[in-house]
Amino acid sequence: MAATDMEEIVRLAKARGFVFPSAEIYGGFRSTYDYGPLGVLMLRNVKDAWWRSMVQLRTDVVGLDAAILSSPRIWEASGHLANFTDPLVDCRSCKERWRADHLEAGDDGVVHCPNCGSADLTDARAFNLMFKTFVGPVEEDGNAAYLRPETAQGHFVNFANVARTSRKKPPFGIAQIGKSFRNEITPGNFVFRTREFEQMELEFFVPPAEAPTWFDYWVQARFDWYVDLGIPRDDLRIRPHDPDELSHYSAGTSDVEYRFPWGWGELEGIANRTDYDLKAHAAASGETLEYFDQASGERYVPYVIEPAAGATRTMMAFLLSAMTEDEVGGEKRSVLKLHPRLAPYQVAVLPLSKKDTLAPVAQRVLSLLQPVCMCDYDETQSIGRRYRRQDEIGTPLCVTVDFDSLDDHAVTIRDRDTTEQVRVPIDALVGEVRGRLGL
RNA sequence: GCGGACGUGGCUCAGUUGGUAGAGCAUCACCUUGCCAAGGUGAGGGUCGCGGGUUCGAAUCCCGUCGUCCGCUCCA
Repeated sequence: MAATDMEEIVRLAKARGFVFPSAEIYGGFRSTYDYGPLGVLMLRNVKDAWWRSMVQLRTDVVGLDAAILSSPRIWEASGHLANFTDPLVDCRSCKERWRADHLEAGDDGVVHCPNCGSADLTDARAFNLMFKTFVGPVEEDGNAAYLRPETAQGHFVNFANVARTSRKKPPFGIAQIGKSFRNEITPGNFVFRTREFEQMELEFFVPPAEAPTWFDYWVQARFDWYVDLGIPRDDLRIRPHDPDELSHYSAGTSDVEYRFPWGWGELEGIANRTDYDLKAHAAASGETLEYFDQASGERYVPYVIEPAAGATRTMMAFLLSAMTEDEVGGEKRSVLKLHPRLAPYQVAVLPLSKKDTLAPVAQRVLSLLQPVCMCDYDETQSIGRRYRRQDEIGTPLCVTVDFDSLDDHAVTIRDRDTTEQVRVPIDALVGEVRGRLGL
């Protein structure tokens, strides 16, 4: 793990079409990235893997896709308009910048720079991290709107609608994947912190007394998810927040952190948001946001356990963990050892020769596999070079059609991790591929 | 936003005291009957981040701007 890993991943991302800096032909646009042909596949796979574990494999979670453009009343009620700001001061002497709310006055009653001790500080300037825009043709405050800085408020304002229509009872959750926007003062570290980013958030509503138990459950479940998809346990840790770093809505937060090349960084935060949000929206809207338990006759506002993950930085962590180099026959090769569920392509179909005689068979093999998984097709240059290309982008399996295939109706499956090859009848190919991918 | 370094074809770089851009790799085409990249021949691709200034003339000098990297801050 070194800075070179970071350079290497940025290079790979751009060279192979995972991630491009946005607006490159205009000199770039800071903090925005575009996901290319391979990146969009992998990012989708990350989100699908999350959705699968959160929604598909459970009966106590349902999905939601709420609007990005949202009413200011939501953010007034949630506290983001008031609290989602960082008041900052600059030291005119040593040029360091500090959060005003982290500085304390000294014995003389004056605030000094913690670095150089100077009292020559600028006034605190508030940065609201929300992007503001206007709905309709006229820019006036009466029609202000905000791009959501988190998807979560969509879960809360739809709580009653979802609970009624899905007939779910606490403990139950609402899952949502989507873009959020924060006007970060300093984006950076590639796609780790960008102003436009994608979140995967679960809001899990529970009886208040069960909140601590569910909090522990979700911290462990989320940690395991990353491990199951290939991140080494040693490169992950759970870090509970100190009380003084908690968000305005949180009664307790633990982060799942990954060992990035520059140090530990957050992939996901699991927060106990208590009944803060539902109560805030109930008070602001005048709606009742409670659950009435018929069995016990109790009426209560559920507590919320929120595992909130960043999709794009999670994709980056998977890429970093997957990058390896090994040797075959004394030749170095770089291999992206991605979990089959995350790899952009699961299979590459490679006719040994570009000769016309192989094309019909290769096409038939391709059309057998395309309904099963994402397939690449490549008939240019030497077979060895094509294997290396697929290794570099993490394709788990290559299926090679050769001249023997014309007679024995079989093809060769070559494994990314072992480079071993096995001969498989075309009739049995789909089953064999499914089995090997474990999908 | 502040301080420091940087910005030449997709990538890595060369470009002499300012005279109007080169190489390797990559890509594409054809050849190679070929199973773990870097054989042969040929081709495409750069108004030197962008804008302005100095100059007869700038990739080379000056200013601005955009972007990248490092530090301050960040909490998906």
